[in-house]
Formats: sequence, structure tokens, C-alpha cells
Amino acid sequence: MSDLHPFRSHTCGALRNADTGSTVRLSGWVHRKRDHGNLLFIDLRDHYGLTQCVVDVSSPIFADVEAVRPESVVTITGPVVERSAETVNENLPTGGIEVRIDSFNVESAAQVLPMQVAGDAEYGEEIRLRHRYLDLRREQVHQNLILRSQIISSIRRRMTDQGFLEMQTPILTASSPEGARDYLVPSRNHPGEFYALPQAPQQFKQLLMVSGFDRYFQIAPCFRDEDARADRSPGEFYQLDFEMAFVTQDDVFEAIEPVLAGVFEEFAGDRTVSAAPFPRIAYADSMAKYGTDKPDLRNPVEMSDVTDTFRDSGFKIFAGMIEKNHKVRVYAIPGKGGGNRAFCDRMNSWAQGEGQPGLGYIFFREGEGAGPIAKNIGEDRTAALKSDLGLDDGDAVFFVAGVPAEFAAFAAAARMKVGTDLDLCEKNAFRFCWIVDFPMYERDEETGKVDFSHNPFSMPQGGLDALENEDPLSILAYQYDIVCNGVELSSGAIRNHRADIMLKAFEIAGYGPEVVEEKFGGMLNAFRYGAPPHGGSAPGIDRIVMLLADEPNIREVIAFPMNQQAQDLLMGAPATVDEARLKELHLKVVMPKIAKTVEGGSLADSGENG
RNA sequence: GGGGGUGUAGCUCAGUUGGUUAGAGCGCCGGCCUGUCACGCCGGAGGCCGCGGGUUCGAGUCCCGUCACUCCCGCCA
Repeated sequence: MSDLHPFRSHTCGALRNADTGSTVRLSGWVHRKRDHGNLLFIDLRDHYGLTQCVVDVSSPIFADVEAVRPESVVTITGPVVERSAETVNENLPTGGIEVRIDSFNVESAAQVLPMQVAGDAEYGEEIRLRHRYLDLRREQVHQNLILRSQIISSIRRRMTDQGFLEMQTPILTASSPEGARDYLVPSRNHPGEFYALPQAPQQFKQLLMVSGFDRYFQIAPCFRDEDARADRSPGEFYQLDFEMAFVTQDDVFEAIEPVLAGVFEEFAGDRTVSAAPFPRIAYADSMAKYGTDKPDLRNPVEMSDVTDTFRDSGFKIFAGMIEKNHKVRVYAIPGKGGGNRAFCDRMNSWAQGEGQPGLGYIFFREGEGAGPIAKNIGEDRTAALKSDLGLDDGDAVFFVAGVPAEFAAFAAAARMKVGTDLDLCEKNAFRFCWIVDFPMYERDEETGKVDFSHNPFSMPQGGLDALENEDPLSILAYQYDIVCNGVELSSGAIRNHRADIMLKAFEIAGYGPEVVEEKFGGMLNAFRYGAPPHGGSAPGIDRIVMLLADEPNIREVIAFPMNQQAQDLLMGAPATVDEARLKELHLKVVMPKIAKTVEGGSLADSGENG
């Protein structure tokens, strides 16, 4: 017995009937205790599994075992015993055997737990994050993190196999051009100056291309000081950041499609995955068909423009809108199998709940269209709609009208509502697509100013010539997103590698050369000494894991996430620091003045003594 | 910065029209139990009903404010 390892000869998932008779040592957490008074079972758990251990009252250590609390860490030594036929547990890989507890050592006793590890009770975010080490012992999150590790390994292998070099770029750096707020780090040696944590390694990876490395990737931490969402981790997240030299947009797609398709296939289980090449959808087409640039292609419903059907029609609301404003369009959302008044009414009241005046519809039965709109536009137009949209008796069609940019979000939601409520969506599938041909610029509706619609470092289609001679708002960029099941996994671009084109591109957005030189001078200069045409992308690692783990919240696939207020409840971050540290960093804290009404309506002084 | 939801025992939640002593399950403590695997049975402890104000004879419940958490919009690839 003394020749056994001090902690374990086997893991808790290892023992089988063939081990019967051997003396083993196991260490792990007390998962469950079943105390029968004179007979006691412990399910001992470690990373690898569960093993039932047993002791009865005849043993001198019975009282010790009886006293141990769940989640204490213990070491158990004893013989492996085959279970009798009636007591075999088919649900456990180790269920054919049990370990008789001959010696029992408590390595670390657990206090009463704030949350239980065994079982599948639901706990609030706050308690889970505050005691994340307990939460991470639980089956599901533990499995998610194993999956995350395997996915990242798989990605690394696939990228390396394709000739990409994994390289590291600085964490303490200067502000990058992503457009989000930076996290700043004060400099001790340079009073009044700050480093920024990278929002993405954007400029560095481009500089690596200028340096001649040809194919780079990194599982890159990215930092953005913006508010969180269920699918957006606060503060920091990881991207599969990659860049390639001497490539066209198609070359980038061909390089990354097999990586993503391969990773998804490897971990999809019985779910199906789009085969490469993924469909490529122009931004404008995506907005017209799906109302969004992140279409969920599991939903087969596609919208179409039926403005002409309503122009000068008897349905005066739409006809009037069309006449008044040439930008107004009417989109049809077909609903296969939704051709009954109950469903159409339900959609209509859903739309009202969304803040819309309602949702117009026609449904088809007994060879004709029913509902107020059908009556108003007449039989001929109704019949034409039916055949143009490929609808049959038993189907419905819904209409949204207005300026497309304004109703897109609602139309997209209505499309998804129709698809899910009529059970039209594909299940157990990952459907990828590329969204391409994003506009280079957009007009800010409030200021009227033309600005970059995406990353300012994208190459405009048509190059310098387009920038000099075309309406900026009509210029497209070599800018693309990859979308899976309605989740935007990444955006990327063929970059602008020419200083002259870049200066012109910024000029159109209202930034003079001095601004560009000041903010991006390093990269601009690099482009003046021979830069290869290059491009890349950066799929979000957390979102890939989230999709494959089938989790609705990104915090379920991150080991130690912050809460929605970007606080780490476990480590206590952010936190105040000593005055001495502030002084060293040449910082002085000015607290916000919070106007707080107290009894007499006077101001509290809580903000004054920071 | 804005909107919705939630806040009651260590945890998850119930709590009627405002009504007298605020409940359940899990956990915890004690007792019984030698084949359980969500063990079972009996008993017990445990409450600033988020906090502050108000209405009322009376507030977990109604009103105002505030804080926290969460989801969404803004923001953000």
C-alpha cells in the first residue's frame, strides 16, 4: 500500500471490473454522500469522473467518513470490489465496481457551500461568478471549458497546417483604430502619458505582413471598454486573428473556410455543418432578403420587394406612402403554412407589442386571398402576389412598408418570428455565409457627415480612382463578415496598403493628413517602404465556442468572466489603489459629483472627498 | 446614458383583495436506518421581505425615491 502514489493510483473515471481485487488510491471531491447509518456511500469526483466508495460501521474510520462535508477534498485508499448484479450503476462508466474505504484522509475540508456543486440547480449570475471555482466544478461549465480548450487546439493545428505562423503582439500598446473605447494604462516613466490595451492586433498584423511574414495568426486577446451583452463579453475577449499577404478576397475565404468548417465538423456531433465554400451574399442583398447583415440561414424565409404591387393600388395606406416618398418600399414576408386567421392575428398583435401599428397580411384559402389587404388591392394583384411568391392555399404573406433602413430591424424580427413560429427553421445545423461588399462610407443621419461605415483600413473597391471620381456613398469596400446561424463571427477586409489611397480615404471622411499621420503614422510610414497587398479576418473564439456548446450566454464559455458591469466579483476588480501608487503614476482621482437629493433636497457631499 | 424584468431563509422560489404567527424544496444541525446512487424517514435551527421615505388602524403586498443583479437599446465587429 505504501508504494502507491501519495494522492492517487487512478483517477475517479478510470476503474473498471478488470481492476477488481487491486488496491487503489483515489483523490477528489466528495460529490455526494449517502449515509445509511451503518453503511455509507461516497461518490468521489475529479476531472475525469465519479467513483463510488463505500464503508460500513464495522470500520474504525466510519465516523471520520461520516463527518466529512460535500466538496471536501479527500484521499481514499482501498480495494476495488465488483458490485453485485443488482447494485451495478449503468449510468456510470465506473458503475461496475466500487472502492472499499480502508483509509481515509481529508486533504482539505469544505465549509458549508454557498452553492451546490452536485445536481443541476440554477443559480444567479452573481453567486456563480463570486464563487466561480465552485461553479466551474459543475458538470456543464466544466465541460464547456474542456470544449473550449479542444476547439482552440484544433484551430491552432489547422492554422499551422496551412502555413500560418503563430506570433505574439504587444498588450501594452497605443490606441488602435477599431472605434471602441480603449482601456488605458498609465505610464510611470512618462508622466501624463498612457498605454492602451489593444482592441485588436490590427496594425501589428498588418505590419507583420509589411515585414514579409506572409501568413500570421494569433489567438489574440482583445480589449474594449464597451458595455456587455449576452453574446458580448465585457472588457476582453479572444479572436482568431489572422492576416495573409498577396491575397484577394477569395484567397482569404478559401484559407479560412476549411478551418472553420473543419472545426465545426469536428465538434458538431450530430449537427450538420455548411460545406465550404460558404454562400456569399452581398450586403445590399442581405438587407433586402433578411433585413439584417447577420442572417440566420437556418430560416428559409426570404423577403422580396413587392412595392410595385402596392403602387397605385386600392390599399391606400401603402399606396399613399409610396407616392409621397420615393424611398418607401413594401417588403413581403412569406409564411408557408401560416394561412389562417388565428396565426395572422397573432403576428399582428406581436407586431403591436413590438411598437408597430400592426402587420398587414394576406392569407390564402380555397383558391383566393383573404384579409383586408386582399380586398383592397383586388383579385388580380392578390393572385399575382400568390404566384410571384410561390404561395399556395394554406400559406400567408406579411407586409412591412416604409424606408427600408428604418424598418429593417423590425422586418428581420418578423422574418425570424414567422420562421420559428411556423417551425420552418432547420434544426441541429450550423449554416455559414459570407456577407460581402459592405459600403465603404455611410452618412451619419444626425450630422449629415460622411464617415467610414466599418474599419477605415479596408481597401475601397475601385481603389484611388473610385475615391476620386465616385459618390463616396456608392463605393463598396473589400470588407466582409462571416456569419453563422445569425451570429456574426468575424469581420475582415482586404486592407488598404497604399499610403496615398489611405490619405484620400480619410480625407473623404473628413480627416486631414495631419490627423492620419499623427494617429496612424507608424503604419502609414511602413506602407511607404514597400507593403504587400494583404488582407485577413478575425473570427471570435468565444462565439465559436458558444455556438458549438449551444450556450446562449458568452459567460458560459469563459473561465473567469466579468459581470455585465465589467466587474470581477471574485478577484474584486476594478478596485481603488493606494495614494502612493497614484502618486508614482502621476495620477489624481477626480470623482464624479453625484447630485443626490436627501431630505431637504440639498446635495449630498459624498462626491467631494475623493 | 435610456428602457424592461427581478430583488423574501445559505441557495432556488411561492406568498391571494393590504389583515394578525411569512411558507416550500434543496442545503445546514440532531435522531433513526447495512446496498444506496437526487437514498429514505422523523425532528430542529435559520428572515432588516435589497435600502430609504410615504399612504394606512395595519405594508412582503400600494406609492415615491434609491441601490444591486439581469436582459435589451445606445455603444461595440
